[in-house]
Amino acid sequence: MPEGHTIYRLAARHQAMFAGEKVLASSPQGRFAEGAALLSGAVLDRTEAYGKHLLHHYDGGQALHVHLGLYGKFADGDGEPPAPVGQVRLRLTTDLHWLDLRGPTACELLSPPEVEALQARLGADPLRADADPDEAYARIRRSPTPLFALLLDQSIVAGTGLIFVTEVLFRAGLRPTTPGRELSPEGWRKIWADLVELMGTAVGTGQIDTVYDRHLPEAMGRPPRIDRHGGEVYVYRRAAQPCHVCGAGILRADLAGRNSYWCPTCQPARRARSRPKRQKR
DNA sequence: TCATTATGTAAAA
DNA sequence: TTTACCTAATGAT
Repeated sequence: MPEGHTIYRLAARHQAMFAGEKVLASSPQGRFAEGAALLSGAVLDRTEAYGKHLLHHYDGGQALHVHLGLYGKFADGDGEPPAPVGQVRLRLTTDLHWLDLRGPTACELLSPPEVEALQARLGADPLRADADPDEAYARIRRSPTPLFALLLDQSIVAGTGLIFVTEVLFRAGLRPTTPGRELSPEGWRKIWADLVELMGTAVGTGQIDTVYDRHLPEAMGRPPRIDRHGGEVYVYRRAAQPCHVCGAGILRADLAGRNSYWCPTCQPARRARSRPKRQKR
């Protein structure tokens, strides 16, 4: 259940395990039997993460493309692999290491043009040096769609998931429903810089931490949060709990088919306007 | 032991 | 906008 930083860590891990090695591939579950047969015996050149997509580039030009989706998972180890338990879509082995993949949304072999097409449909990835945040902002600023949905749209920003988007909107003081066209250039600069920083840190630590030092449990005298993803956050999955900054109850609502969370005080509905409310009727 | 939930996406309607 | 995907962890019973 990954956001972009998880895929970057997997890419680095798989590269360390298998790069330069001849890899044996199989599909104990059977659903990737054909692809595994084609792949088996190839030498891994390098791995790459692009957004939430993982690529293994093999000699001969073919690439293994994996997208974990909501519940895909990798497991790995040294030496002899264990007998497959459950639905193992793909198993890779060398003399030294083994790797199992379960439950992915995508596990397929791609030709070089197909890899290009994949990358062409992805937006700016905050973890990549070749990202173009200006292009992303050009899409955002002309859209009436809520920022929450725009920042989750992988064709605009790649690698962002629910936690990063939810938290970055809190840090920017913007409600998730704010239309893209209301995002100022300064607002976008703040959001992009936050994504680069927070996602970069998460690649190093393996968890998502979004809370400024001054609001950490030690600084505030509150108990630390133990959550599945392991990090300290402001609003993600904190519905009805007090805001770390102002104490107001965190709110939750369905938005674009996902759970969105925000603080009613720290993320005001909109800028205070001098224009009086229009009277109906 | 069963039901629900989950850091996601694509296809169907 | 809704449904399906199809795994594992968590929470309820």
